[in-house]
Amino acid sequence: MINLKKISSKWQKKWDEKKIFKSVSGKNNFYVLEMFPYPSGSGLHMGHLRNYAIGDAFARYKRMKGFNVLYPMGYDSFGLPAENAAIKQKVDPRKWTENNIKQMRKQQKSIGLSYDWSRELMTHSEEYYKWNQWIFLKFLEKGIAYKKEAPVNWCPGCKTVLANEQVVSGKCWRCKSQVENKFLGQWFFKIRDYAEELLNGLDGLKNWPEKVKIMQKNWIGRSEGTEIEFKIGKEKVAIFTTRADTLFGVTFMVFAPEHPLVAKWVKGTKYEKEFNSFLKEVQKEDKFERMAEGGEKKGMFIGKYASHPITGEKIPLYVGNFVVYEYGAGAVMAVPAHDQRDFEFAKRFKIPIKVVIQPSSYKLDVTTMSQAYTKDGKLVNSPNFNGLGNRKAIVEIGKFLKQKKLGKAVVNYKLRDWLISRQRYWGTPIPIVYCDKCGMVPEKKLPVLLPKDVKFTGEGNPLEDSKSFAKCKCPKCGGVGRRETDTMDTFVDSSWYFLRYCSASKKLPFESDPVNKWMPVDQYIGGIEHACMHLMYARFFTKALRDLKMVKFDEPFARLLCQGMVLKEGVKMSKSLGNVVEPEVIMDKYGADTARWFILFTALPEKELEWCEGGVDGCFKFLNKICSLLDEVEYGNEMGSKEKYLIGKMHRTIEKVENYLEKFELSLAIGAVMDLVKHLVKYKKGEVNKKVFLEVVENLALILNPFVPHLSEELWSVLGKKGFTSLAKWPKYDLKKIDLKAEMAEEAIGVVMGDISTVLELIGIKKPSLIKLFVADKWKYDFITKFKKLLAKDRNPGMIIKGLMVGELKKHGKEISKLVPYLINNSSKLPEGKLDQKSELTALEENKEAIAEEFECSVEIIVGGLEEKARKAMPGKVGVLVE
RNA sequence: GCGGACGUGCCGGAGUGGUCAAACGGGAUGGACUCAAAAUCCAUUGGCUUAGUGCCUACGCAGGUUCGAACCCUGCCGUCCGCACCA
Repeated sequence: MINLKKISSKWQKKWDEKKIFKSVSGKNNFYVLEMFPYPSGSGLHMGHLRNYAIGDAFARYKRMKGFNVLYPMGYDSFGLPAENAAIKQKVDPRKWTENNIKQMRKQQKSIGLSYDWSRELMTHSEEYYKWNQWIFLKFLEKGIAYKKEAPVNWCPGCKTVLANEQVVSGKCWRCKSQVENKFLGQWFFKIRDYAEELLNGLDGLKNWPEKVKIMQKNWIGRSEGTEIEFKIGKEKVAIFTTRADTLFGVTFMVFAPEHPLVAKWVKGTKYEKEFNSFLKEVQKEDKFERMAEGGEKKGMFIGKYASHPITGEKIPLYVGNFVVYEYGAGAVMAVPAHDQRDFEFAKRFKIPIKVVIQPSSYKLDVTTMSQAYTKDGKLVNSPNFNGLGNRKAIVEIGKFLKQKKLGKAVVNYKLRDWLISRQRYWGTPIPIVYCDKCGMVPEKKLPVLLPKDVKFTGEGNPLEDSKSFAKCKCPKCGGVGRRETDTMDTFVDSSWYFLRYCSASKKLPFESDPVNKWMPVDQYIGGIEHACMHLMYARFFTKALRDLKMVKFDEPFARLLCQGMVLKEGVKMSKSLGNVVEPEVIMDKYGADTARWFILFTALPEKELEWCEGGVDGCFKFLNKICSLLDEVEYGNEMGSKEKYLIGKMHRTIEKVENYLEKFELSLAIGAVMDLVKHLVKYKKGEVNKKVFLEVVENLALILNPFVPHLSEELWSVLGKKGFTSLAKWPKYDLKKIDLKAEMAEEAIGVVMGDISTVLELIGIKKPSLIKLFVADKWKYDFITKFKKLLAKDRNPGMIIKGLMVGELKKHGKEISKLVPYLINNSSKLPEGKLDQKSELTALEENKEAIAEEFECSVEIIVGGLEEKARKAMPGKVGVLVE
């Protein structure tokens, strides 16, 4: 009896000693990667365990399949929690982080994951973040990185700015504080320049979940429209609209309060005071409330007018809380009759409403309208365009504007540039020096190290107070310089770490050659929460690095799997809810294999996993059955149908497990293994054919490796085998070794297709006592539904039921099965012309005698159906059988 | 508002046109073993039942397509998730 709990550390040690998972680039490269973890203080949680169990199973399977697998692990170790710990617990963030990593690594090792630990990386190490800085400077050179004053999301909890992607429902994605608006000088990456490519690239990602692609698509938010120039005094403002057809309905314009032109215009006017308090109010308003649809429309007139580009009419200018500064021009032309927001705004400020689109079924009346009309219709009140369908009008008006040089067709994106500066300590310093003489100078001497003379007070950025850091020499003139104190968003670190695993160069972030050999990642696994963050950034980085000629591919991750959450009683396991089950507790109680087995078996990887202690216990019991498989066996040499059946079962199981693994249906793969074990246990109860039994157990040991590697190795060694199953070849299945007759005898039902002679040959029956011919009859289809029951009835030895599903075949336009040609060849009494169900039935009836004579048995004709499914299960075979 | 996913037995969950009263697992009940329990094994686990290779009702609800639907289509209800005043 194998002791499940005791074998884990034994094999982990052996794997470690022999360094069997060290990967070297060669032929058949295959890169399996899980999203690397943040080393938090609470260590590994169930989500991690699930993530790694899935990835490891796949990596192990691919390795056994003969692939040269790269399967590394590392730590995303820069980030706020470390700094917060430093503030709260007065610990050095580096120490705190490194302790956590130590802890986490230990936990990971105890699961028996087959990582190549020699490639481990930590993003907070100098040799890693040096290259963040190096890439930053390359981006700066290329114009991908830039600094600008911008309204930003400020998280008062984290005391730093956030990227758009990190604001969830108006709150900080990490600490859930309400995000505030601020206007600050910040560093950005021009991800927007790649918007079109990021969008189009999604189509090529055939093996990504649709859901993630849709989320990214929505996030990029491409929309086609028209840019229209409005003259405002001496200025020209080109606004963006998707509804150029409503141009003649414009009765006012609304600017975002942050728009710099607005401040300029109101300066020194009677509107200045009111505007300033309005701006303050809007900025204080929390972003989510401000943006939410149906939110209160606030605004004010700013005493300026624009002139309509075509009619020259005077158009009053307003500022409004609903206009987003960063999108389009930060200003809109307002058409209250045909836009709900504009309508509400116009009602509130008593601005005229002008209908320019009329629906066909009724007539819009400004005095009675209670909401904007946003559907299709024909243009009215639009000189030269009246009567035109509005969709056509968009094109026509666009053409007209272009001709007059007043506008053009443009494409707009919701995606904003990626704000990467963070006003915090525990991140990669941005390698820039400000000098009064030279301005902004890149620091070429890398790395710019994080200083140690800092205090964590929780107030402000510690880097600003560091004497050794903030003050420095200008790299250009040698004069006094000021160092940039912003650090980089940690998502910069994770945007290229998968490249560094391929080649941890000392001269470059990575060497192109090995990277091009391993990349793209063949299988990436992680949570869906990164759909619009990490996964978008990494795609952007890859494209940017490609443009820097550092890599030769466009997409970093060929195939993506987003694993589902781990739930307890229907809700996500989380500390705040107190429903956390610690992986370590489970590992201690049952051992690593049980934990892995349970987590892989209970739900398909993409689905949510409901944690249930009873289920874990069940898995433990089941694995123990495997453990005692080799105990007290009574060996003999019998070679009957049971033995043949078992061999067949084994081949079928290997085939199934392989197919399921390829499709990532791990729970079904385990189900198939369990089925085999069940048969083995059953078989073992009688006298056992040693050769057959051991062959099956050997193969079982091999196919267990991806799921329960320790048990797999142990079983292998108990069998007296040499080497590791982890390095062994995946067994080859051979469906020819399946003895159909034995299978039918053991399972009572099998499925065979062919003409009658073929069927007889396949099942090894020379003289059947009865042949039943199945015909689906349109006029007697109630029989069809009882097909299964008929089957169950006819379990008499030597009897064949041949099925034929006429309706199905007819639908697919196929010829009417092999049975009919057989009959045609053997009958002179067949009807002329086309065969339909009815004539087939007649034909069968007429040929009943002939068949009976040929096979020397009685023949019955049954009206019933036949399963397409059966054909799928055993391609090229259909029919049915019996004991 | 827009977009997406899902709704199957006591529970977790397979199945996505015909071997379906529904894989696999958990739980429950009965039985075997035992002084007893754990473990293990066997049986039962939609209803009715003259117990039969029997009948009826079931895969959120209501329709439709089909010889045939848990599976395809339409509408509705419910749950969950993502985006959200994007002009």
